[in-house]
Amino acid sequence: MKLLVLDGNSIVNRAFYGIKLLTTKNGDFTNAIYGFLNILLKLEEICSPDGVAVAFDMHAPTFRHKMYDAYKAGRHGMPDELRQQMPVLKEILNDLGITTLEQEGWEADDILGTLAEACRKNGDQCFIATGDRDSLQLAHGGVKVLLAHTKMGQAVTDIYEENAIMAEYGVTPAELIQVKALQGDSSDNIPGVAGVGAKTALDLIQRFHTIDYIYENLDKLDIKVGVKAKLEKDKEKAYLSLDLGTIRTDAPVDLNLSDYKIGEGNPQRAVSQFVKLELFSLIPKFNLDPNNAQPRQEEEKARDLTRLTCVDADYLLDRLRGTDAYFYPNIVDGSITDLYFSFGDEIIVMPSETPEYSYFVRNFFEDESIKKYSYNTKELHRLACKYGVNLKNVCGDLMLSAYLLKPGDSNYDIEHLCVEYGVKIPEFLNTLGEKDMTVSISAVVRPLFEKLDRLIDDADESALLTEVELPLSAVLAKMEYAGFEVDKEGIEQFGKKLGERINELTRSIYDSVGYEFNINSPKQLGVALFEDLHLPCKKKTKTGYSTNAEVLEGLVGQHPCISQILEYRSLSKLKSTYCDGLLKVIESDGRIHTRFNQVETRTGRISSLEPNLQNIPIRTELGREMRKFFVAGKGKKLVDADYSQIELRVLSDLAGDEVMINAFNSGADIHAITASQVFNMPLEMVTPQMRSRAKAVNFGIVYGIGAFSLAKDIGVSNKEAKQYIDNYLATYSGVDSYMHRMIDLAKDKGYSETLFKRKRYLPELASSNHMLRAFGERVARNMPIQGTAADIIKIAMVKVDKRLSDENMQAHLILQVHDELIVEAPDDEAEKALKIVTEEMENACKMKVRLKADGKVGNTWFDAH
DNA sequence: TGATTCACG
DNA sequence: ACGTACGTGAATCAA
Repeated sequence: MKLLVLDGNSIVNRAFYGIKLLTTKNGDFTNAIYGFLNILLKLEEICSPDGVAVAFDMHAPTFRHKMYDAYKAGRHGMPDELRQQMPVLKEILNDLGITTLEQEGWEADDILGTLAEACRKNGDQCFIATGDRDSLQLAHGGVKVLLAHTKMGQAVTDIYEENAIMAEYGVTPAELIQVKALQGDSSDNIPGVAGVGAKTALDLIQRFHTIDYIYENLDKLDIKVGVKAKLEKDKEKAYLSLDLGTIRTDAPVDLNLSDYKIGEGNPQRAVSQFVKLELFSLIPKFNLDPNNAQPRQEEEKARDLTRLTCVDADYLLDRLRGTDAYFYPNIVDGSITDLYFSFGDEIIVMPSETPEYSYFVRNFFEDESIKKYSYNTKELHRLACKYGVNLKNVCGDLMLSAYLLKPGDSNYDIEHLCVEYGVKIPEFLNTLGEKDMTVSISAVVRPLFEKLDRLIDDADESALLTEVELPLSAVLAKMEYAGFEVDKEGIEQFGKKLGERINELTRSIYDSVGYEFNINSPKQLGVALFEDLHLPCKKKTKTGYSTNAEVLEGLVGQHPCISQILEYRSLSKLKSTYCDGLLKVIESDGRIHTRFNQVETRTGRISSLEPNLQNIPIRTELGREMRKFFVAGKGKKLVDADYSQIELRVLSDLAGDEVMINAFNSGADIHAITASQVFNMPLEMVTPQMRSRAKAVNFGIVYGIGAFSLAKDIGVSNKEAKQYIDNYLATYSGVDSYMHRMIDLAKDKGYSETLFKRKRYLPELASSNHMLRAFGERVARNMPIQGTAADIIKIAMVKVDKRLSDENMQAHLILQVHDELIVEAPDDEAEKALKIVTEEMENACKMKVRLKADGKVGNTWFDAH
């Protein structure tokens, strides 16, 4: 028998502090669990045990005060981020069939000692895994200690057996504790003998072996007079220390070692846990089956699938007419293929290869008598665009519901949803008698809806779902399908021009630095600037010197290469990301079809990817040139409208701050008014500098500002920045009290929410970590503002889309950039479209301030914005 | 894969 | 004592 026993608390601490804080997208911490299980796997590999036990302390150590890393770092108790992970880790261990041990009033190492002793007596082998050197005293006979520690930043495990300890210390493992009793250990609250240090203690025990022997023969022994006196004086402390430091071997634990063999556990639950914690890599490492996430009842037999390969489309349509259709669209390589309809136990497939597919899609999608409940409806709407039909009467989308319920999650796969919401995935067979996951998933669509709908209702988010997100998915699909026309030759020429200038810059940078290196490598650049050119380094990153634009700007003038590098940076960004990047994604129709992600951001904004059209340059003159290549199609115009100060307007409404509301309603320049109010002077006296500072404060307030960052941003002293903020909050006292209310509310409810009830959960607010909690508080202030603004423009998009189609216009939305909408319209519709867009944006919802949108018509994005 | 940098609102 | 404004996506380097 070979037994592996882990000191759970010690190892979990190693794991926690050794790995940076990992969380699921939802905010649950997982780093200690992840680290612990990886260490466990490694230990099993090292010693291939027949049985494993993990011992935990029952309470925070008190009497015999073990010091873990956390205490040594001056912190008290176990940090919350770790504490939360402990019960989950224990559950997972049990699910993996591994025995965990804890005993009221006993510490983990006593349990270790007891099991080690039992093994030794039986002649069995025992491996003790811990990070605590005290356990070395247990190495004896067949007992070996696997000591985890950190050597030069690397986690290493050393194996200690009796002989190795003798060789290293010159005493037996058991004698180590005698040494410590004399020497003491302040971090463990072991007093020892005052004035006796490591050297003396080791020497004494090497020669005389035990404290007992030393005290019994103190007179006769060859010990220096001074040391003798000290021993004499602290005799009581020496024995107390011996008692404190001795690991006990009589803990009340199961000594039948075969009981520690790894059991069956509950593999389904283990998989579910790993999925929930997003620790996917651990699933294969523990030889688990990833498809086995759900507890399956043994008696439940796999059901036969009614798979209609020769589908009679009319038959299926007949069955669907006038009903609620629950179906799942299988997506392969980003586009929809087969449709799986669930009728209770029966699943009917509409395969994409059948000739009737297109006939079916047209008739099914357009049939308003069928309520559609599905998954990822934006893709369905895009399919409809492809077939030139409308997908009508969409009543539910699992992905959107799941997003509203947990906007922080990274994965809304149906399998994940099943685990998350406790829905069992039944097993289905396809016509070949094989298990077919896609079919099983489609069977689960309806039960998931039943769960999610209820939760959406509880969260009061039904209106947001059905009046905003669901209709929006159709709008986004049409926008993706439409795409944005670009001037390919224009981009190519621009890129070429940039390339030439980049080459020039590269050469002169090499010249002025004195050698060639990779300017794109922050590491090499850092060495060049701060070591070879000896420029002063003010800021560092985790990995080395910081070389960002802010740092470089501080060095301008100190060396000719600096401004060249800055120019190089901005040009190569323009070329690689915007010229080369965009050229790669122009499709055969000469247009760029971005994809909008409706379920990504925690605040409710949409994001744009492949390519991202929401970050096309505008702030610099050269970058803005890019926008000249985003053009209207032939015979068309671009209509561009953007909200003026939407976030500040939202803030004034949410806070109900009369002063700010009046400022907006006066119609004047808000930053200037802010400046005059905060600096207490007439509007005409406000200088451009004052306005710009007020503007920075306005922005900062929305983000949950601190004086430090404001000071850095506008280049004033910390004290002055604080004064600005104080003045601001005194002027807009409604904003001040609103911000406090938001934090209290979020702490109370555990989430913050927008005007339209969109929620974001903030576990950070309960963290014991200062930084994390402060972050949570900033988010609690920012999310309702950014989120409400996001809700409003979404509503505007739905309304704009509806108006344009109700008026039978060709004009259609093609892009959204958070507070800006772009419509492509035939020349003769442009002015009308402009009116519609600005009108619908301004009237998207009723607020205490008027929403203002400014718009323009042009041939390119550059002109229209 | 993570870190750094930088483009946008 | 701590580190320092919210929300994204893409390119690049280094391990």
